[in-house]
Amino acid sequence: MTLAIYNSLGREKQTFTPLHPGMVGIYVCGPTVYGHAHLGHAKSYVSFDVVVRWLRQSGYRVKYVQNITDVGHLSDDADEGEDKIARQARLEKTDPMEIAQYYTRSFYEDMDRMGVLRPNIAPLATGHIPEQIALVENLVKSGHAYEVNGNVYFSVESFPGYGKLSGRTDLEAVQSGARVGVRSEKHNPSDFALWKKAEEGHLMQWSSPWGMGYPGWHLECSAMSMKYLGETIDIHGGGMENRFPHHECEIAQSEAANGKPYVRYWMHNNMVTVNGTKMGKSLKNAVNLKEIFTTINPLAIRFFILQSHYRSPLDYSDAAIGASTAGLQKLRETRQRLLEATAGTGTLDASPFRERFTEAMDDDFNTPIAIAALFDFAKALNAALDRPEGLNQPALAAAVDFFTLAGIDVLGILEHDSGIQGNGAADRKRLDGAMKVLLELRGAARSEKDFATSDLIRDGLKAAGIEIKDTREGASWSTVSEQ
RNA sequence: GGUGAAGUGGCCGAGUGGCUAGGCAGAGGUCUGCAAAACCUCGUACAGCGGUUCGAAUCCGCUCUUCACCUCCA
Repeated sequence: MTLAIYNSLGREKQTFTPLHPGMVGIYVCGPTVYGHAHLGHAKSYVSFDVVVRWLRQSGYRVKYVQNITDVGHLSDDADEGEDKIARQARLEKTDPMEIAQYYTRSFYEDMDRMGVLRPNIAPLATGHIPEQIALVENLVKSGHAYEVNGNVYFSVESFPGYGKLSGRTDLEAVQSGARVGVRSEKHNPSDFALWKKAEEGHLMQWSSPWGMGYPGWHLECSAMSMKYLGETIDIHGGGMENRFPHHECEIAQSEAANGKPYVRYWMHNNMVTVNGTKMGKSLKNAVNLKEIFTTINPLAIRFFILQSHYRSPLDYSDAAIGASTAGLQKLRETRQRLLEATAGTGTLDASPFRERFTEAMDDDFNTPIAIAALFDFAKALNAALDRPEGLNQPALAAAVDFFTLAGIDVLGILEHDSGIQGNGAADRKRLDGAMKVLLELRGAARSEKDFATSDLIRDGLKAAGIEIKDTREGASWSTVSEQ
């Protein structure tokens, strides 16, 4: 069983072999923190969360670096306009640092709710200005960059590999179709800024060999990945829209500076669309996660995302989310039933399902197929539990193992505690006791065919958010999960 | 104009040269006092037109349509 990853550089599935045996260094472009996270962020970070989880599950020691961009993006075009974070600060009548920190916390809050594990290192762009300046100095010294009026540009001509990731090797063509006007001080229209001179009143600026200024957008990822993961990293991930220019420029900077391959495997996740068009912060159709979470369980969003492949576009609609929520509920209930089952004599072999799950994950993280394997297993499991002989102890244990591996550890769509959330064990114990009494009363009423009373109990509990099911082994109860 | 991706049954969404994707919704059935849940059965879909092939939804060509990137964006 070998892991295959689709490498955007070369556009083919390749067998994964890390640079250092047993260890994987992965860098994923993090968010620019000037607004709340939306569904697009969710797709990207849930996808790479599963990538990291699967690598760990496969036995690798994974070092996962995901930056926070808290400086440097401009709002209008390539070289003009206001820094987005500074603009947001102006709108909210505060300063950039507060904006960046507020939305950083908001970002992690949303990711936490979707079960996205925190990266090992989450470096800030503003915390790595010296490293970025050093990289620029290196590039100037080696002739790959030049300074004009306090701005430093990367000379694309000096790096023959420019365009290998995006396929944009014809610089004339790139230029002629570009929507941005050309800045005359560049030697070549395709050259990109490494360091920018701070205009009058620019809020975030630092001193550098070229005067007061701030780093260009592409610089931070190169500088920080180099610092924490070395000159060559195993996997670099990010959204597809960043292939060009961002990732292309990262390659140019890093490889020109180090003379070594920058990234071994490039992974790009596809976009989320709403009614067929891309959702984005700059467009006004972004679906804010905090808003979604008021009506949809965060893990249902996670499940919805993982039901499609990370390289496929995902179209958001209420109907699709609803279908996913129902599907996830089914898996939850099956697992709950499994946990409550008592040992019988029947058997069920989980290994074929487990193998199918593993094969799917090893095939470029094919979560839709992995989920299908889990559903098929749930069906077989339910059928087995429906039989009078039930399942014996080893079969039950193997089933619990598989649910834990697939549903909790790797996909992260199920939780260890699928019962009452947020309450202490003592509360849970009290509720268990009370429910036991109620179920006994109802059972007594039913045996006397006093269905009015038994239905009164059932309906009343349902209104209170607790559902009773009469199974072969007697009545069971569960809380209705919040939708 | 250039660079890529894609069009699958009511909806979402995998996949592949011949062998069941899966989920949701729907129909019938089993079980049940009823219900819920669960289980069983039921859909013969791959944009259109040509071509290659014993055989294509899967390969090739053309056409149509959609999406993304070439400003910032996960």
